[in-house]
Amino acid sequence: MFPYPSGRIHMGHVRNYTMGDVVARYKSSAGFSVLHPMGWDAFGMPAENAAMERGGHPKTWTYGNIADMKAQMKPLGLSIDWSREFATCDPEYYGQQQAMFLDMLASGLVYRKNAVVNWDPVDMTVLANEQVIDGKGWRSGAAVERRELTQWFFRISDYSEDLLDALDGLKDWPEKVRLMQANWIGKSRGLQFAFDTAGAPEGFETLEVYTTRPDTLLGASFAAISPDHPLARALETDPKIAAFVAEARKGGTSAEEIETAEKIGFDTGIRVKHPLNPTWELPVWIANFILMDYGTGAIFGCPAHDQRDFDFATKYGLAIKPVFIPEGADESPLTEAFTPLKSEKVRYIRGLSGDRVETGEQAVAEAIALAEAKGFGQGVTKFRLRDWGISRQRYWGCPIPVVHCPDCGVVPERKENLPIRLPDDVTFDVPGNPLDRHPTWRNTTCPACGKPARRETDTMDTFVDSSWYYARFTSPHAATPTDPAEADYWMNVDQYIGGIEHAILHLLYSRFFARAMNETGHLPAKAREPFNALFTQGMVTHEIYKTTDANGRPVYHLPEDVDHETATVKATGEKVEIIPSAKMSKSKKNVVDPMNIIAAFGADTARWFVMSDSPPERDVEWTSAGAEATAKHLSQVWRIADDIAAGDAPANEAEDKALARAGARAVADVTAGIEGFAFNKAIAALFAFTNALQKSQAGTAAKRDAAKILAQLMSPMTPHLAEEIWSGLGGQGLVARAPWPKADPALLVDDNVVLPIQINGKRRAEISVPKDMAAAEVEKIALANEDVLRFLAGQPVKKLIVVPGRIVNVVV
RNA sequence: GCGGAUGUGGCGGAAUUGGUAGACGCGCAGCGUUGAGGUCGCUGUGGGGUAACUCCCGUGAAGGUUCGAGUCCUUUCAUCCGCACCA
Repeated sequence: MFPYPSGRIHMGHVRNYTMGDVVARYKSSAGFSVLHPMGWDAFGMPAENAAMERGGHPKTWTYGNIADMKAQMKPLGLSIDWSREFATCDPEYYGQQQAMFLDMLASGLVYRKNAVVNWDPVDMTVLANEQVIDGKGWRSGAAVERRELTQWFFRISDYSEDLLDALDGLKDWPEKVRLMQANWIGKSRGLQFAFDTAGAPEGFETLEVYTTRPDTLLGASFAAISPDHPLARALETDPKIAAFVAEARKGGTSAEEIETAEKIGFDTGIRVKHPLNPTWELPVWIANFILMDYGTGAIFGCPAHDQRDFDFATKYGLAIKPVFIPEGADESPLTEAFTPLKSEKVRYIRGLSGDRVETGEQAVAEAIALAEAKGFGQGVTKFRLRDWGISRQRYWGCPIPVVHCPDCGVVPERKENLPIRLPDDVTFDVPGNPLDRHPTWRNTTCPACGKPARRETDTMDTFVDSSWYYARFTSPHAATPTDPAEADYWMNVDQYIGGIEHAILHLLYSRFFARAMNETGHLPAKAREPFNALFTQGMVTHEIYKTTDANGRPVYHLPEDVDHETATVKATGEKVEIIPSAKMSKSKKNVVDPMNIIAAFGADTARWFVMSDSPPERDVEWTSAGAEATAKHLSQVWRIADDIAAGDAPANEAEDKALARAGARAVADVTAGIEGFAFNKAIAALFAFTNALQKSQAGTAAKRDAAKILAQLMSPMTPHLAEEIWSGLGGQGLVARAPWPKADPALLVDDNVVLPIQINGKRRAEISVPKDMAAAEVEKIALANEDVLRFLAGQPVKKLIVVPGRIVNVVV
């Protein structure tokens, strides 16, 4: 586990860590060596924000938070190996990260290029996407601009094909995560070709465009380039174009913002010649919705079959000519773009191969073949995945270990100088990167020529920190990034548990990093794909209690401040509006502090509750009623065990056997539940077993055995209670060390099964038959059944379906 | 805008993956225990109908495939999450 040290644990943590702990304890009982560590993803903006808002140093804030959170985790009873604990802001850790950066630089996995950032012109600082709200800086309120900076990049896009293909091998990853990653990598087959231009500045005689829909080439009505396209730059000498480009660069860099912003364009006056008909000229526009990072930063617009192009063409009065129409329809004016799936058959009326009905896929392949035959373009495979920009203009991160020398240029630091430590004497009273304005830190000497030089003042994206921590856990204090023998012994991660929010970025970056670490000698080849099994857990949610103040603004109330019987605020008696459950968040005050739950009910109640009811991949709703019910159940278990410990009932053969069967069933169901990450089902099985035990008339000896099995089966979820019960019943040693129970298969099978009998698909009767009775025999009994005869009322049976051990269906 | 998911009683959810819909828990109701309340124990609890009966309806909505659909297919509605500088 590798949380961000915010300072307080919340129910989401409790649920996440309990899941990990249940698996760790179960696997350990089942005889495995388990590495179950905890560390801290400790760099990042919140520490700097805290320093800006409340003073103090990010380091003090972060290590203080780590100590607080650790203290809150301890009472949860997690079986964590704290000897492996580390934080990414420990120089020992980030120094090794710098060493890897240098190895990756030497292997050509790192390079520099320009990239666009959110720039706040008032605070003179780079903003994260989350700091851009409605296109404005969150502190200054100034309109944000897109601006270019030289930044460091990892060549993750070189691995696009590998990262995509290897997804197929990740059998124990959720299908949806693999699909999301595949879409993110975004492999596409398309046509790249060059338009000949007319009226363009020197050096722009052609304009390269990339399209995944070359079949719509005859529906082209314009060409468009990104405001960041070199041609747009070249045209900025025209003040009107410069003004437009400045306008188009307004707003943030996030895909959502770019794609939902109002589409604006500017006709450059330049024309391009259609590759299939040089006399047909298309205007070249600069448009704000074209991304420089994808394809060539230039497109041809086919408004009939792309909604963005359609909106753009409608706004600027450009032609909208359909290339294909639905099969069996006639051409008619479009009110929106017609964009069927490429696998769907449509009728091409302006296709490159004449009038015919075919799928988009076929037409695209033909178009590429045609372009290649005519020599104006070639088929190209492109990926949506961009290289990973890691430069951050911030203090609280891992310094990038390079030096800028006036003579030698960009020079890597020497490994013996690592770690390049962050200076402690920094202030946050002025915007911008404290490293950049530090009086001395950036002054150094060039590792190559020894002359004065200056340090890189950018730090690394915190995603870098979290891309290899799992490897570091195998040897947390090694003098190299990893210890090969330890990495080889422990890797891969058998079970990774995280939130679905990590489905794409973190997990993709980690997969890339493991490959890069393998290539630089820090991980064995088997760990190139580092996580064997992935589980994405849901959130913990809670109802929201809202009132409205005199100005009509919402006021939120903590659950403990609300009287739930009357739905009023305890202090004022005001009626609250109850808003359905949502993710627990401080701003909505729908939070339950795990510390309060532990104080009121104990850690086992918190652990049991977050594992019960909801399947772990789904959200779980925290309710006070549920927490109380859990506490009641656990004390009932305690009472039952206590009674049994004091009992002396004689053996009762039938009852003893029935209880043993219930125990075997519970062992099988709980084991299957934990193995299958269905903790809610494991808990349901434990409820059922507890009820059976409570009602059982078995002798004390049999009950004692059953209660010990109950303690063992509960121990991964409620370790404290389980130990108490175990020792009260005379169990040897710790229940945590006892080997996991096995179910006797003979006790799991019932001799008789109840078969429902359907008549025309509706259940009308049931019969009890021996488990392996032959189908012909079952048929006879079924057809002789009174209820069946009554319903058949003499009608002839048309068909009889017998599914052995399941169901009988009589069709009349 | 693009991508991913979810939808079953009053509530959280289960359904061996196409074979008895509602396991288990909460809540609610009745009874018992108690001076009373709580705890605890027992019983009941999808909706409708009926004196009663496996009588009818029912898994967001509409259609379809099948002996049989919560599960598969098509269309549709609603809600939630991610979108590359939050972690």
